[in-house]
Amino acid sequence: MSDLDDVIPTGRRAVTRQKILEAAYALFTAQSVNLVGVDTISARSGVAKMTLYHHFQAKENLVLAYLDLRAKRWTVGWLKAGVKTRGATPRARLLAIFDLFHEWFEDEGFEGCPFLRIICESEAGSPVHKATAAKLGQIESFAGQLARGAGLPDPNGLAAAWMMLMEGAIMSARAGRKDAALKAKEAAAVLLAAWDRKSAKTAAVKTASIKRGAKAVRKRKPSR
Amino acid sequence: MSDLDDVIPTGRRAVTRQKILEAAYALFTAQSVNLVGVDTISARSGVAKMTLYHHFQAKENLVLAYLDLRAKRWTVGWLKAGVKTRGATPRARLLAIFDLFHEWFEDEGFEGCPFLRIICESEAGSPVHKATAAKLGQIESFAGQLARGAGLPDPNGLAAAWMMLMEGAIMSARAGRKDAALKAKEAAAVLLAAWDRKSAKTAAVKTASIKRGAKAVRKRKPSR
DNA sequence: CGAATTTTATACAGATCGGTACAATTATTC
DNA sequence: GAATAATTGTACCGATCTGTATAAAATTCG
Repeated sequence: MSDLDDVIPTGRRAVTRQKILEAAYALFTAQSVNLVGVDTISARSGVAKMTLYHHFQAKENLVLAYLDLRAKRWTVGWLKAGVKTRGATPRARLLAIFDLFHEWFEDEGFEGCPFLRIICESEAGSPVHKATAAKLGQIESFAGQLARGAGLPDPNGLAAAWMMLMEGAIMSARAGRKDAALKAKEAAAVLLAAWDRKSAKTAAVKTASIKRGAKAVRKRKPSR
Repeated sequence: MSDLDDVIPTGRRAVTRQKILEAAYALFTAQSVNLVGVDTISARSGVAKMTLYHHFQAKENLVLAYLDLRAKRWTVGWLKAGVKTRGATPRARLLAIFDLFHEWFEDEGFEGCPFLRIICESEAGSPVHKATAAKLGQIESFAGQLARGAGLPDPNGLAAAWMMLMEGAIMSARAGRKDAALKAKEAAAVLLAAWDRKSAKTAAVKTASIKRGAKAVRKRKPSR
């Protein structure tokens, strides 16, 4: 037994920790992080509350561990893997994201995206907020890889747009639109077909014109 | 004095009610509805808590009143009005939405969109959730009017896509992307230019193919 | 077996939440 | 000025929250 025996967690301590994390995963995925109490996690996991605080010193650490697990299971194990089996080319895989979303939204247990929920309800500069933003960035990077693999111009720009369509589809679905993924895929298909006729230079010019226009017309600060 | 004298609120009661609502507006706009307590609203408004409960029997009613006021001020007084002054044609106005968003996101007090926050954190079938979804639908209808005014095909489809880009831009900005509105406008411009070459029939065909594809490849239910 | 580690139950601290009881005070209105 | 309506302060209820103190019980392992 070397000093690295904890890399493969088979001990009692690791099992207990996993039970806590599994309960937190189910609860945090279904409900708001702020609405799930530590006592609920303790009860659901069958692990005493004291033990829970022995493993995670504060609830925040449990949330951070949840974010890692969610990214591993959802982003990698579900989104990336699912897209790979549904599309042969990077282009097809970009569009297949919305097929996966459609099934996700139709799931009876769909309660929106935990990442977006946490982005909404956590304080702007907090560790949880930063960690969640990083998980979202990981998803956008994935879209960027596909765009680059498809040989598209300005792949980062397309990834940003794709990300917004994904986020918007999730929010619309959460707001009750059952066809959000279908509508998003339609728009995504149109956007993708047109993106080829877009050069990186065009993007820069457009950005500049936006900035000039915004500054020129500004009159007064409205109510936000 | 007729029995309709309360349509123009000048009485003491109406003034008090407005003070409460103004405090709630500022607080609910800046922070989460669940994190703002009734005591805080009472303190900020300078109105006793008992009086607050005389006007609004429960906090939920105050939230519902806030949603109406927010829609009146933000959707109508800021978004619709701002877009009108910045664009002469419906097409220009559609794109001008993202210019407004850019200024919004740059505002120091930007804390995301209250509508989206409430959609995230309220229960799916609750009155607050439904009312908020209706306010979002109002915004989408506005985009649909512009699309129809621009003579675009499938204006409702474009409105849905536009709404998702708007929602996604807000979420991305909240997650830290300062250029979210610029990236959204780039994508929106590309999408808009390509939307002309899209017929309503194409949309129906694409939707059907999505449904077939999703059902055919389905293997197992993943972790949501 | 015996010792170290881990988990357990209970009870509680301190804070915040939405909502209410009560009695007194203030302002309006005829 | 008197009757009515509206607002006030304070204290409280019961429930919830994160986190802890304590000491016993269960498990692992040399």
